[in-house]
Amino acid sequence: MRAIWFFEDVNLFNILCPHKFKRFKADHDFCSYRKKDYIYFEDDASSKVYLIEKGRVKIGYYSENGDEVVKAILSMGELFGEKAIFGEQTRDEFAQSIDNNTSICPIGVDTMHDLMRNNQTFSFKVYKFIGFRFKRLERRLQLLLFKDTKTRLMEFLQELCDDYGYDCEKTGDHVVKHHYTQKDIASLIGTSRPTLNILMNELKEENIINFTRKEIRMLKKIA
Amino acid sequence: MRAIWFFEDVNLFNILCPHKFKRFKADHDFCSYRKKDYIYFEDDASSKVYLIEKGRVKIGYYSENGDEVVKAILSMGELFGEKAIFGEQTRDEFAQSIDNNTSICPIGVDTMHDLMRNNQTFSFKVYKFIGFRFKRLERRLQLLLFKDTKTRLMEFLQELCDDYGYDCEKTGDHVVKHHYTQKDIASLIGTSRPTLNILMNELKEENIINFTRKEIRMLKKIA
DNA sequence: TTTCTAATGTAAGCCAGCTAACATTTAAAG
DNA sequence: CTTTAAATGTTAGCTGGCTTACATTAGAAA
Repeated sequence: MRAIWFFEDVNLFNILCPHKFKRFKADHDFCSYRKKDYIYFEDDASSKVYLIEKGRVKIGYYSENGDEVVKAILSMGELFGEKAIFGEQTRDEFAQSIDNNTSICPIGVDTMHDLMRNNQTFSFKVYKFIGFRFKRLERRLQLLLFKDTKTRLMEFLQELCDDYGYDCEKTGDHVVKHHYTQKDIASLIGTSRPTLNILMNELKEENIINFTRKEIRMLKKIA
Repeated sequence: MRAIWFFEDVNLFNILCPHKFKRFKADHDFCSYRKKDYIYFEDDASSKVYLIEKGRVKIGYYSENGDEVVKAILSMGELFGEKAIFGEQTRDEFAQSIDNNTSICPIGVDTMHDLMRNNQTFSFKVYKFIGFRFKRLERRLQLLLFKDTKTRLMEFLQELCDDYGYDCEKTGDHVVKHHYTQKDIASLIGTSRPTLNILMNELKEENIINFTRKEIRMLKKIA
């Protein structure tokens, strides 16, 4: 089950990009990025939102001591830079392509606001999208407040699988191919990399998951 | 400096409530609540947003082991229940009056959506408000991820003062009268109550703050 | 005013998870 | 194919902050 909610419920990409809006079509265009190209930096003006047509985009920022902190790695059909809609002046994060053939559809905030005002269906989908991001943030906060590291890791893996995973036909395992390093995951769930590594290998020992650098498997329980 | 951003920038109350909208005025009304009355519970339908005309409202939820967890205590001019705008179906929190004469202006989501569609100024203010809540949530998450408990406490106190505090004329101290217990504050910043208490008293020892149950003072440094 | 409950103050003992440091493996790039 | 940097694996030792338990105090209610 590919449970990316965008596809189920609020596929902004399909609405925005197949030129459904005549007015929008005129200046509608895709941008291409190669690996490591930045779509925007911290402190850039927040004047657009972006839809990923193809490829992957890393969203992150730099901590006080200069470490890169990954907030998310997004792929086809996903939207980012949405804080621009909400009156953000400058970016508080960067967005960087991590594939060599990333294609992105930029939409100016003004356009976005026009679309939202003139099309109720569209605005509701945007609202729903925002609600979703909001709830996810709240959930992450609550995990951090009340759950221990191992629980947080399990939740993270589950969510990753639900959002991007597929069922392996041979084994029935839930599998995700991803681009997160253990360092990324550690900072996302609020732990240190060594601790994360130990927990990952514990879960492997316990036959709950299996993993390589690129792939995580939630094992089907035969019990 | 009363830095409640609502007053500076996005005073939704003044826009919504003094009947600026004829269409809205017709079914516009206030609701009264006494101490401990609930405005809504968890699992209620999310069909309205609420503006506080007078009094204070506690927003919170119950943790798995049944403890009450306070998310915020809001007062005059502030808005809550805003997730209804974003397609939330049922509440994931409760809202409870903590004063005996709380007056609240409820606004149906449909009304809200209409207003947003038909009035650009209004919709921009709502957007900005949401952006603000979003950023605050992100900031809280980052503090939790990267800062130790004492730093988080300092940030919390600073924010509380900035939002609700005033300058004491006699001493130049920054003062807040508030309704949070130490237990509330502890769970807001992600620590245990005993730890919080010790830190508060440390800060007092260090002449950084002074406090009673109802009031916190950020002391003016004479150094 | 007195009573009583919730909030605050304090201490002892423990441990999850941190830091620091190093070894090993993978896969990207030449 | 070889080189090399980045990612992953692993250990030892330490500590911030937790839990539990109890004492004290403030302020709401009677």
